[in-house]
Amino acid sequence: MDIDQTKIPQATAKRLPLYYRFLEGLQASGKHRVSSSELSEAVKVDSATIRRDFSYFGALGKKGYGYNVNYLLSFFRKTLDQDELTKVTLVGVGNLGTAFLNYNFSKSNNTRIEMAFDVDDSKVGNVIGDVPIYHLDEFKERIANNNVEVVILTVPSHVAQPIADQLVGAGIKGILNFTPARLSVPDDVRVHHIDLSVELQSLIYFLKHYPL
Amino acid sequence: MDIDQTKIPQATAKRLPLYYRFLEGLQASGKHRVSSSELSEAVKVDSATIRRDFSYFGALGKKGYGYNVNYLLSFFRKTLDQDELTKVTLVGVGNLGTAFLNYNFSKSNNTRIEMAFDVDDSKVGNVIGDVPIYHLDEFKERIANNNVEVVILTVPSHVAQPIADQLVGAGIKGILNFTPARLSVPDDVRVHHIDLSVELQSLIYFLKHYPL
DNA sequence: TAGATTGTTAATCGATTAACAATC
DNA sequence: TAGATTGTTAATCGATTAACAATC
Repeated sequence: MDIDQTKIPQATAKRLPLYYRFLEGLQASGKHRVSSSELSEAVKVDSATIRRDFSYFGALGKKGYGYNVNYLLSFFRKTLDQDELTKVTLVGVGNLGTAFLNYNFSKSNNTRIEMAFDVDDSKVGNVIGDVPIYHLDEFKERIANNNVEVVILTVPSHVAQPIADQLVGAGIKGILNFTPARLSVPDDVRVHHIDLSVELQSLIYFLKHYPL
Repeated sequence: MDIDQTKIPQATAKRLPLYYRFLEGLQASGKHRVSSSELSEAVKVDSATIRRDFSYFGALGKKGYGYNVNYLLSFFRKTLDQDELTKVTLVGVGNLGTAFLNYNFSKSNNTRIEMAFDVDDSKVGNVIGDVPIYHLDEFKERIANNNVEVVILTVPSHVAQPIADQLVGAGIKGILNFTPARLSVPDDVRVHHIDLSVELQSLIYFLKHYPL
C-alpha cells in the first residue's frame, strides 16, 4: 500500500531521522514555522539539499513562507513509521552492549530494545536498563514469539560471523554491526556497519593529511 | 615533506584503516601474497575499487601476482602514521564513555586514550581501563602538557555545544562526536559525527522501504 | 609460453548545490 | 504590491565499476 518510495535516494533516507528529531524539538519549543535555511543552520545540511530532500515527498512547503512544523512533523511521522513500535534486540552484553542497554536508545522513539542475549551465565538472568538478558541459545525461540527483526550486534569480533549466521537463521533481517568484522549475510539481510576503530583512525588520518 | 596526497579521495582515505587492519591479520597468519579479489571478499569492497584505491599511492602490486603482504603493510604503516602515537582524550564518562574506556580502542594500534574528563566529582579521581579521570575544568592545562589533538565526545547532548566550544578553545583539532547534537566549530576543526540513534532509525527505514 | 592479475580507461551512477522562475 | 522562500533546472562533483591492455 506504499507509495513508490523506491526512488528516494539513500542519502536522503539517511537524513530523514535527523530532520525528524529536530522538528520534534521545534514543535516542543512551540515554533510553528520553519524555513529550509533555518533547518540548514541547525542540522548542518545545505538548504538546497533539504529542499531537494523534502521535494521527493511532494510539495511540503509554501513558497514565500517555508514549512509548517506540525504538518511536516506529522508527515514524517507517517513516513518514518514512528507510530509502529520496532522491536530491537541486542546481542553481546559486554562493555559496549551494556552501555547501549543503559543508554536506552529508544528515548521517546519508536524503537525499544526488548531483550538482550549473551553466552555468559553470570550475565544471563540479569536485567540492565529494564532489559532482561537471556542465553543466546534461546535466541530463536524468544524472538519467534516477539516479532523482532533488528539486532544490535556487540559481540567480540572473532565470533561475529558465526553468531550473525545464527541470527540470520532465526529470521533476523537487519543487523547494526558494531564489530570490526565484515559480515557475510544472505542478500535479503541488511547490515549497517559502524566500525568505531576505523572511524577514529580515519579522523586522525584526515587531521594529518587534509588540513582545513 | 609529504608527497601531495591532497588528491586522494575521501572515500579512499576512509577505507585505508580497514585495509590496514585486514593486512595485519594476513601477516599474522603468515600469508605473503594477496590479490585484490581476495581482499575484496574479506573487506567487502569491490576489487576494482581496491585496485583503484591502491593506485593512488603508485604501483603497489605486480601484474599477474597480486600484492606482497609485507610490502603493502609497511607501506600503509607509513602512510597511516602507525608509528606515531596519537594521543586521544575522552570527554564525558557516562555509559558510552565508560564503555569506550574499557573497550580500549587502541588495541595494538597507534592510538591511546590518555585521559578522560567529566564534571561529576564522584567520577573524578577514578581510573577506568587504566585511564585516569580528571575534572573538565582542568582540561586546557592537562592537554597543553600532553599534546592531545583528538577528543571522543560522549557527553549529554544539551551540553555538547558549550563543551565543544571549550575543547576548541583549548586547541583541540578533531572531535569524534557521539552526541546527537550537530556541532558548530571553526573551519579548522574537524568533526566526525556518529549518531547512534539516527543509524538505528535509518536501518529500520531501509528495512521497511527498501526491500532487498 | 600460458595463466593470472594489475593498473587504468571510460562509462555510469548517485549526490550536491548554485541559481532562479514561480508564487505565496 | 514587495519580500521571502519554495521547488526545480541544470551543472558539477565525487565515487564506483566493468572491461581490458599491459605485463609479470
